[in-house]
Amino acid sequence: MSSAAKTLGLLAYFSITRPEIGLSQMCKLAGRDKATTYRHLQALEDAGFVEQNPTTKLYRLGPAVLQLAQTREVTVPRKAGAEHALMVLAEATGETSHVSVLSGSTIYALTSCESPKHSTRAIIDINTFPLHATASGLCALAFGPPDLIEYAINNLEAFTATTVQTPELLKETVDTIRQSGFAWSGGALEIEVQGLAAPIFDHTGLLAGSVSVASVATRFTPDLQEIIQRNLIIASREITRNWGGTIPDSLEAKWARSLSNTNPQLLEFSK
Amino acid sequence: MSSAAKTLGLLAYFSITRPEIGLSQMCKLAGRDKATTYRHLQALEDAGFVEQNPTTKLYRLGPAVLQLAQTREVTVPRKAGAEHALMVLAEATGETSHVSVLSGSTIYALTSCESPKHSTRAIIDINTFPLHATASGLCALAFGPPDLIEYAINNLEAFTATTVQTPELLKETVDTIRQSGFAWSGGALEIEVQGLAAPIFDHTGLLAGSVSVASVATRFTPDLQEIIQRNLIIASREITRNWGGTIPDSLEAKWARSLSNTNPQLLEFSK
DNA sequence: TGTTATCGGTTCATATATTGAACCCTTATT
DNA sequence: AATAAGGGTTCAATATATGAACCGATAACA
Repeated sequence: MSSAAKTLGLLAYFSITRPEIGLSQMCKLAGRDKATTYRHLQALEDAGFVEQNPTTKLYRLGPAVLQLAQTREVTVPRKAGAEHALMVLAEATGETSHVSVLSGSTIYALTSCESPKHSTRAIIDINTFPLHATASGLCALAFGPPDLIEYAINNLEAFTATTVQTPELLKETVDTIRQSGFAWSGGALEIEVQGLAAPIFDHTGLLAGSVSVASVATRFTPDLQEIIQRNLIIASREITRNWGGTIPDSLEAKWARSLSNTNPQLLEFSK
Repeated sequence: MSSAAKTLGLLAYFSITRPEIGLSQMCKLAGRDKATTYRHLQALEDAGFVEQNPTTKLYRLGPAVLQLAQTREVTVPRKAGAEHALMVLAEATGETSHVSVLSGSTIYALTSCESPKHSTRAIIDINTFPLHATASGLCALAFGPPDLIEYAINNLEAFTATTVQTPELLKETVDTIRQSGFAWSGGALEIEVQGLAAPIFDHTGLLAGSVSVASVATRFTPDLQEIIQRNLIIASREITRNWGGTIPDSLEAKWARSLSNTNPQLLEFSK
């Protein structure tokens, strides 16, 4: 592992629930020596990625990240192009909704929206979504680059008793998703949490990310599932358009087929 | 120089005007070997800080920076606390206004606001402000940590013919600023651009950043200067309050003295 | 008030990770 | 068909990262 990678890795320990970290705590978190960790933090500080709270000596994220984020969002305005659709999706389903982006072999959480409808909500407080254990991840496997599945097979971490554990079952699952046009994942990351996702495409015509809805097992009825699927289609279309892409006709056909047995004209109407 | 520092340094080459950079161009920009640069970019890509445009192979900033920025802004909500005051400042002066933050020995541009009043505007498209050649930088030297001036003296880069070049002149300039409560810099970074700045403080009681107005030489009359100064005071007070700090009484006194010869009651009124 | 533990920061010999010239492969240009 | 330019890779040479031990300050404690 390169020293640069280790240095960059330190940044991932900062979060909203843990916004400031001292040298000793960072050593424990990163599992590395104090001198090493100190030098890494120095490098980050020199570059403006962290700064020290002058009174407590604790480290926190620095101002440089704001500029990078600004540049990124101006260059690739993904977040802004997803927010409206995500709000509508959360509103229509009454469930927490997420948009994630695929970068390399990793699914990054981009933004999320909670619905106030229920007091029990599926809160996913992670930065990256495992490919094999989330609806968003499975969606990327089904509609994303073909080599992604190899990567996933080599990282089949077991989060719960129902997490997919064999390459065969993973491939089977992905095949089912390809046919239905929706990814489903139930209790594979956290027991009780049910996820449904649809792919998002950009101007390259390739998968750029996923939009998903996370619900809780106790209220995940067939009725709710259908509502979620219909609204995922709407959200996926809108975000895909905002990101400069188009939904492949073959996928639209799969969606139509998936929902045709219930109420086909609703689907057409929403197009 | 550590390899981590070199790696992090690559990120600074991305900007709104140069959002995507190929391997070769990055080598030229960074002045380093292709193999080295490639590995650095790989490390950044693994961490999600850059991603490759799949069609052109060009590198651009990745999604990880968005999450860091979100965490930073939740932790230290500087940007949100500056935006309103900045808009008012741009509106009142008819000039482009900036807020910058001091982190370590560097002044980072946080956010800016352009006024539509004039078609010629001072556009400052840089991420970090030189300490000795901008009003914001001089402001930090005058009201920030004492050791900053040593750092500035060792980095007296000459941008124009009028950039301060000697330690003596720099110290003299800083002294003047300390007495007036306002920093002024004319044509030191870019000829034609005139800047005026006031300090911002946070909850630690130390200087946290500067608020500044950039105008163009041709319309920088004494009248405009007074308008800018009055509105800088208002902006500095508001942002300082939002950042959890207070303006030192001694500074308020200096501001009052600086403007007393013209129209003292206006100052009191705006307090 | 003296003792101990914790924390941020520093040093230096050791050894490991970084470096860059040269190389390959593909694509675009002439 | 030859050439140039860009992305990506290899391997010996060596510059750079590492961590045990140490320092000084502060806070907890008896």
